[in-house]
Amino acid sequence: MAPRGTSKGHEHPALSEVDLVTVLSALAEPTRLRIVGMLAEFEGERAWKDIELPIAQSTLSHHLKILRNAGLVQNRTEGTRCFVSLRDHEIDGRFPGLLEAVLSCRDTP
Amino acid sequence: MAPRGTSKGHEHPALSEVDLVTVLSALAEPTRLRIVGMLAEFEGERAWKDIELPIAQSTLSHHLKILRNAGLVQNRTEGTRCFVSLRDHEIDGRFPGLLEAVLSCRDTP
DNA sequence: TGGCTTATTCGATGATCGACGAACATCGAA
DNA sequence: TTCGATGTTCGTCGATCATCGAATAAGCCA
Repeated sequence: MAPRGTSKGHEHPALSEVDLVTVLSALAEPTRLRIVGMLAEFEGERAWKDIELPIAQSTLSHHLKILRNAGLVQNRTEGTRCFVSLRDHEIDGRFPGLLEAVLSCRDTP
Repeated sequence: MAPRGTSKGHEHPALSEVDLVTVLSALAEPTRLRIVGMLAEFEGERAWKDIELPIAQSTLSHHLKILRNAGLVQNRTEGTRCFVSLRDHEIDGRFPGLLEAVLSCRDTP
């Protein structure tokens, strides 16, 4: 039997395996939309611990997992640290114009 | 002045009052996405009873209410019949490119 | 080796969601 | 006015979700 939590093992699905509803569900939550927007503004990697939101660490980890499973973000581990970035180019290949449209609509209240 | 509610009591929010997460949530469900896609292909009104889906009437009514509240569709009552149509132009004014992007991504499995 | 930091996973909780059938409301027709 | 057709609302059920704190795993450093 495999040892339970092989912890930092991040799963990054191929974009071809991700369907539209999964992506929309991932984006249809305020905190996650905020994270994606934050990463988009950053143009590159962002350190995990620099993602400052008024939620518990475990909750943030949970949201990042959902974003990962939707193919929206990817994680890179360096020692004990973790860096998160948007898979924007790949997403655009799979769902052309979608992420850009969502992000440009994000800040029109 | 008679505010929006028609005889059946349908609420159609002003698009300015609808926020992005609400729209994304409405679209992030297979049945509703299918309805929206169906209406988009139709280019016009569609009779309620012609929306043939493998769900109960009450469930369809529920989904249409969510789509209405998200500003995505509108209802028009004529006698006992009801016609549904997409508010695509208005949506595009509020969230430029969003609906088009979602719909064009819809059929790329 | 033993701490320290960092992120994930577990377990629990309360809220929300999609589904259904039944009851209700509305309108046209008999 | 009674009947039938058409949607909506209500009440409920099981599943999923967001959230938290605690426990766990994995790597660095003294």
